[in-house]
Amino acid sequence: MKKITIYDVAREAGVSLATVSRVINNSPVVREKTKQKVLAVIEKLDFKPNEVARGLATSKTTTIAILFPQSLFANVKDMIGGIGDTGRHLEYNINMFTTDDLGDENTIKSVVERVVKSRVDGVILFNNERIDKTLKALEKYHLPTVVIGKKIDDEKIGSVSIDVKSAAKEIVSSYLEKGKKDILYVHPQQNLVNNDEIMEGINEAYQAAGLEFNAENSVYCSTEYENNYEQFVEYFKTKSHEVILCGYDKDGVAIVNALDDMNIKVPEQTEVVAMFNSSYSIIARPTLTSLNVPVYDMGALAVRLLTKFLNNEEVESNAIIVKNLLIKRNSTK
Amino acid sequence: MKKITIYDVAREAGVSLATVSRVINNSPVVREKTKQKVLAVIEKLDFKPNEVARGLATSKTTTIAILFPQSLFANVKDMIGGIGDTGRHLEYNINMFTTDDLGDENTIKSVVERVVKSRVDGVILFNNERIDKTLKALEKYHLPTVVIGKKIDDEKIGSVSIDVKSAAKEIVSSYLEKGKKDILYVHPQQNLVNNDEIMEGINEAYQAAGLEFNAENSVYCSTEYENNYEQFVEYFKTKSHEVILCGYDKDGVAIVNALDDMNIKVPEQTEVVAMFNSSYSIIARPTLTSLNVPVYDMGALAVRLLTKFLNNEEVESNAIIVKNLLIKRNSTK
DNA sequence: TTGAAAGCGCTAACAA
DNA sequence: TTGTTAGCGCTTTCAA
Repeated sequence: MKKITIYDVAREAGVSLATVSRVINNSPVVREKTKQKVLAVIEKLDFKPNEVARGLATSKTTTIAILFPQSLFANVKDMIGGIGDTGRHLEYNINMFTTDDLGDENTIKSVVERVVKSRVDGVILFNNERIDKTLKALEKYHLPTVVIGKKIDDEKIGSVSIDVKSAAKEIVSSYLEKGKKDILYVHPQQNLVNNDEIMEGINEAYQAAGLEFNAENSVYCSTEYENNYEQFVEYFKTKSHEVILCGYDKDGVAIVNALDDMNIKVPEQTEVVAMFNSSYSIIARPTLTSLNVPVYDMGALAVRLLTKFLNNEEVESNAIIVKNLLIKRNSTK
Repeated sequence: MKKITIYDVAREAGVSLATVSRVINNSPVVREKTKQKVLAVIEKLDFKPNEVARGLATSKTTTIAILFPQSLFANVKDMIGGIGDTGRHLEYNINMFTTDDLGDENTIKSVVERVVKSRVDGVILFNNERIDKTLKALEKYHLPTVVIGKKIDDEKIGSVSIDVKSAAKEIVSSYLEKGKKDILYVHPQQNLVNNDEIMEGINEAYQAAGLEFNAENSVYCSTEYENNYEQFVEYFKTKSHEVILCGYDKDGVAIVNALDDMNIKVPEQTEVVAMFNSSYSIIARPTLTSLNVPVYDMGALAVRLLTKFLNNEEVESNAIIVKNLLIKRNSTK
């Protein structure tokens, strides 16, 4: 089957290819009658303009890349809904680039290389441990960039993030006020909610109360539920806390399940506050009090911001902070 | 910043652009010394070949599209790991096309249109209620196609699926043999495990035992945990079953949680068997006996099969059936 | 309002 | 082993 090109349409419609080009690009100059004639031929021949050729001619691909390490996918997925919808509505294609998790610098270099070769118009990154290196590797190609999950202070780079520092500070402060000072923080493996900022918030809350956060009250966990569950069953054999704050609600499920097995009552003996408020929070027994993060919106906003960069539209701020909200459920009093 | 092109490299290296082209395409004919000289210049100028131009020249984009309705994302995500990794290793880009969930035929037409315009080399579809319409809309463009989640009997279309019919038949038969005849089947909203095939398997198992499956013992559920949970709490007020089989383990969690609230003991009074064996199965209390589906592999195999089509490599079969395995946990005796 | 023609950055005969 | 040249299918001046 021969592919229909703009020439075929031009010949069939008895006009020049420039006119066909104008029609498919909605140019206002073409006479209505000509336009209808051309459109009829396009319909008849089922002509689909070749975006590759257009891309070469215009130096634009109307494609944006999303870029993340494979291991982050479980968290990134929540944003993809918003990215997909918004991309579609604004008529951008979405190109997914993932990096291996072996994760030496080489993979960053190679994925950046693939992104550059593909000539996408812009890129969306997700915060992770190697975000700075990735930004650095991308820098010289002057690709419009938006980062999700971390506030970036650079007028050339956009970002969509949550003020987890304030959120963490508020949560911790409210417990300190109630006299609950033994708070454990469980670091998530992923970094879409920025770990460092959470730690800052916790520290500030303690300082504001004239106390100091005990570094031992901060533990790390893995991305695997099973590992975490076992880790916490072991942990609770010897330790207990009044309050546990965790960065990702899937980890929170491991925590409440482990607490249950150790016969520590939630929320009576230990209160658990999670973040992210995904479906894991409502599946858990008891259901988890959880910081809601508007994941869909973050994806949508990132695409919107990026396309504003691409169209040189004015932006109010290139560091968007989205609202979060603590949703109380049964894992806290 | 001016973009470096193949001309710049050619001039700087003192060769023709054809030679540069040969070098970047690893042509064996170019003399080693020339090759090194060119590579040095490429490195020096940080030249990244424009894939758009190459795509236009070769009529190939080395890009494959993945195509699914937004609502299916929660299920598709499990396959994307394998797709991303395999695509990267085989040097294909992955373009993600989603359809709106409003879902009239128009959205199928428009997404197919976007796929065709983008000139991807091939497409991977995920089984859903409108898969047949989508395949039909795609047909005339002769795009190499692989479907995940449903066996397709068409020599032009590849597929990667699970034999859920046999799996369901086996599970149900084993309960019937034990004298447990009151089995409820909960239809998942998603169709990656093919609902129709599961029903066939169930019916065959009953027939083989000289019985008939009661159509009332088949209920539907939604994609939302909360809806399902409420639906089953209500359901179990008046009904109970010896065994519940459900198509997706997230729904299984809603079921065991609802059973727990209604004081129906699992597995003593009711046994629950789920499918998909995602992390929801191990998070549930009790943990769910679940049919493991090799989701990562399905994604990987789909890409591999598709690239074989693209390279005219020989394929053993274009309808790949992957193995499944029932993993016993605490929701069954 | 339309057409002619150059150009986007490559690949792939074909010739040398 | 290398170079010349004609496309690939569009967009976009410029001229008419």
